[in-house]
Amino acid sequence: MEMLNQGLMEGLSSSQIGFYLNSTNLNNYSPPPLGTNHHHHQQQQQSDDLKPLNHNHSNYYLQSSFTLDHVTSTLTKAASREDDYLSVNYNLWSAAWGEGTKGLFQLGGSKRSCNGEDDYPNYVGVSAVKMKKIKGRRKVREPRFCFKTMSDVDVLDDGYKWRKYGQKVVKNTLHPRSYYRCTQDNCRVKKRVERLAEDPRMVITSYEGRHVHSPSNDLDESQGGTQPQLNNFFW
DNA sequence: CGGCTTTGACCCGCGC
DNA sequence: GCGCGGGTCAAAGCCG
Repeated sequence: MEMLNQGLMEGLSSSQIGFYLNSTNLNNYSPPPLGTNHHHHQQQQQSDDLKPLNHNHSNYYLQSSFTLDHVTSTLTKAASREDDYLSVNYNLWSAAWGEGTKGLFQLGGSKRSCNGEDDYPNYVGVSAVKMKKIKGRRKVREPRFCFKTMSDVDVLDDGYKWRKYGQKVVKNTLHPRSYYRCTQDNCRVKKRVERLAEDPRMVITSYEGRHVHSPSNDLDESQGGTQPQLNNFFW
């Protein structure tokens, strides 16, 4: 559980991370309590983690301390719900503030506002879950989300093993985009890594799909006949 | 030799 | 229909 935070959130403490969500078109989304399906996790808060910040603007924020897998599992559910019920595109942005940082970050669309002193110190943002409905047909799309991290390394350690299967230059960008697939057979999760054009210090990591297994840490604890932990890390 | 990356080709959806 | 942009394939290369 710790390695993720090491890889993704340098400068942030692993458990004390606050999020501020601003969803652009996420009008009717009422996220499930984060503690719902987390049997293994002890003492989750029930519904205080994610609640509307502003009903009119459909902003959501996550408060109190939680780890990234809380956020990502929530985003996964959100993505599924959007695909199943609403079928609208939406952007879901969030950002984290590190310790010692006063202001909240707020991301909406392309413009960014921040009432903190300086821009993203120890920035970690979760952003843009876009589910597209395919032409009338109710096609089940794999849940997707991505997040930004300020990082020197492109490929962040998320506990899973990936094999690169492609690289593309994206238009109007200096940096290429890399395509990865989960190496576990029967697992079709894909991952894209690229650098933000406007700010190459930021790495954008996108995930698509749901792992059917636990992270392939050597000697993980998932033995004992339990089902794969879907709320682990990202999926 | 096995697993992974590299890299041009191929493919496909979309806008004009 | 055509071309462009982006996603994937797969052969070849790299490395332990």
